[in-house]
Amino acid sequence: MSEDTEASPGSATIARLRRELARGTTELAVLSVLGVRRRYGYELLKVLRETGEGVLEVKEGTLYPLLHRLEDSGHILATWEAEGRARPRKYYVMTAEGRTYLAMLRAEWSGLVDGMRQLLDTLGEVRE
Amino acid sequence: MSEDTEASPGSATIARLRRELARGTTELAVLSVLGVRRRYGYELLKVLRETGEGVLEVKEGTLYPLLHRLEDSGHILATWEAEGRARPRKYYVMTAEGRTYLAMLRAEWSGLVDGMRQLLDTLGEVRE
DNA sequence: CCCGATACCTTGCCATGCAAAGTATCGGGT
DNA sequence: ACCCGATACTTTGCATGGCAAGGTATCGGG
Repeated sequence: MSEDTEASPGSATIARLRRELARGTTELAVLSVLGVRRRYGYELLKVLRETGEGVLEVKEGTLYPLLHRLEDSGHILATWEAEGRARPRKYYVMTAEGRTYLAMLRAEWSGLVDGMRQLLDTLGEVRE
Repeated sequence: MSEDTEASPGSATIARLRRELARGTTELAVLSVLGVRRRYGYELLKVLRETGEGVLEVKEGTLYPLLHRLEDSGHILATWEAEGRARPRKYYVMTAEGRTYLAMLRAEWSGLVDGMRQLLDTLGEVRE
């Protein structure tokens, strides 16, 4: 866990780099997971961290506000549930609008990926 | 005074969606193009719009500040050139640091793409 | 003479990510 | 008994990039 402090100012520390690249991606990831079945926040946190080879290091400060936004916009629905005597959990399920939105997100994502691949491939050939 | 204002609250207008997803991507695209050979700003604008099936709708207000940032951080170098009597152009070339940085960016990007694919594929199987 | 294309620049707002810090409970180790 | 880490959710405040919008300036056509 020895994380050096990377003093140099211009250094993006990779972290910023990754952050900016992955921007917006979390929303797609969360909705995709919820698309399969309902989950509660903390569970999502773990699922997302374990899947995709840890590329998506979702933070609490990112996930919870995101869930609230998705709820406000009607893409997901929340319900508190207290199973047994454990900490009450807030379960989220997708709405019909959420599924439509997810489909759009997926389309946008694959479009972006394709576009970038074309761009990078074309440049790789260095033709012209 | 047009009162359209897109009343519906949740409507992301696709544009915002695309914007957030593509965040950070522009930097990779720009550096990739400059990695092949030098270009001037306005030229980059056109190249980026024509390549990748127009997925990357780079705006002036995005490109120019980005170029300045990349210059400030030493990833690219700028030189004004007045060919003939035309508008003077600001040409950009990559530096050694820029190439190293580009390699990192490329790695991050493909890592993200792979991770997302795995995540989406896994969910597609709905196993468990 | 006006307009569109070329070519560059800047201000100001918006949205997201997240470090950090807070609340509260449960179970295990010492 | 007590502390600590894990569970579970929340919030404030800063940083950053995208970009609409508005500028400057020149050149060539209609």
